[in-house]
Amino acid sequence: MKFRILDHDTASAARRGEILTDHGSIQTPVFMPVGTAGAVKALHINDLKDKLDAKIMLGNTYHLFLRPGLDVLSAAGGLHKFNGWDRAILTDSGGYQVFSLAGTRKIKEDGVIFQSHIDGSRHSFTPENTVDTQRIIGGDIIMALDECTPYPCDYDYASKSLDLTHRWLKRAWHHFQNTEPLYGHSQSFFPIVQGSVYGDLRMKSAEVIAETGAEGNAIGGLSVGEPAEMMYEMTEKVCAILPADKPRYLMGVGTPANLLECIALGIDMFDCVMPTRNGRNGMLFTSQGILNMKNEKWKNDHSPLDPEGTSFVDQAYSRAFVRHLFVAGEMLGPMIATVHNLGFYLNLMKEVREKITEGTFAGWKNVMVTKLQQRV
RNA sequence: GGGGAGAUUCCAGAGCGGUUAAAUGGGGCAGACUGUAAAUCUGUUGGCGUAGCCUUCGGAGGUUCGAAUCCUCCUCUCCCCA
Repeated sequence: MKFRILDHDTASAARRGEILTDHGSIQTPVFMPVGTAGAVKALHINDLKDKLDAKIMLGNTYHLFLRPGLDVLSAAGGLHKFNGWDRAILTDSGGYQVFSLAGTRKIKEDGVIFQSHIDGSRHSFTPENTVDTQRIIGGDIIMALDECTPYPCDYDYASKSLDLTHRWLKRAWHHFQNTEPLYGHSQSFFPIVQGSVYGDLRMKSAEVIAETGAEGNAIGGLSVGEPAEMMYEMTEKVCAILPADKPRYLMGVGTPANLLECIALGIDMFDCVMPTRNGRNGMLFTSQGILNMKNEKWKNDHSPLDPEGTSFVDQAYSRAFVRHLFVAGEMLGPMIATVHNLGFYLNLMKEVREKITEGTFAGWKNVMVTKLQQRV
């Protein structure tokens, strides 16, 4: 993987860059659609590629490990061959599941013992075996196993958890450097900053992560329920320490406004289930703001889904029709919403890149943040 | 023509003397969702001046301190036999 910065914004820490992987180049800032189980829900892989022109998608180690399992992925020759996506893939380590499946897991020094949400079977994730698993899945970028702490989280717990995440990182990094990719393309390893909402812990973590010398760095444990201002504050502190010549990836963020604010702080990469999940549940992010497609007010609104939208569904379908699909429980509704929302996010990132190159990003961002948060 | 069953809040359908503005499901309306246990979950759904009051369980009477619940008649549905 190679990263180079092409332009800097004049009035913020935003930058435009390019990541080169063996599965193509990625313009940053980038939003990466989440395809947990190897597929973006309600979306064809071909639409993700040809219609939306996404350059990278996510997969999840925990989910793919449980289903279809490593034997199948290995026999397929990795996830790229298995799902037919020939562009870049980033896999999460399962660290988020340490957080989201809190009821069915146990954290130990060695790693995490999980109970499968599918059949209750017990499995153990360690810093080492999650690297191995991600070698088998074959993502272009793979993540360190971390503990994503909840919010709120007391200082003592956050501090101890952070130390564990750092010890895990040391082991994972060592293992990563002593193992090889399996399918002929290179893989990059990203460590993850933790530290909850405590500035000193975040800064300490950022230093540890920066020292690792990985090709890119991630920030985790944010957007788990804390106020947005707190998230921005932590992001800003961390970005000041993480190396400027490497991509910074803010995990699990966020709303369109979140993205713009964090880009201004120096973030290059994002992923989030929001455009896909909320889309399936009827929430559309549009150039006019946020709208709930299920609301009665769209019943007879026969205007385009998003008059300023750039994806193919935006002019092709009316709000009235899409509302009808949601109300009737037709699966085409979630499918259209998914295309629209991802199209909106991806196009927003394209605009961001143009504004950074023009040097007008910061001012434009402030106008957009207000606009995009409005309820339509 | 004979015999039987039943009419409940938008719908279906409980309730069978007070704890019932009335279970439950559906539908409607609204909300939530941030490294996906999610095509999911939650709230709400007679009216109003909402710690209270008013109107409501086919219609009209009646019994009772009190009726969606018991009695009488009426109207209308459905099923079986001829």
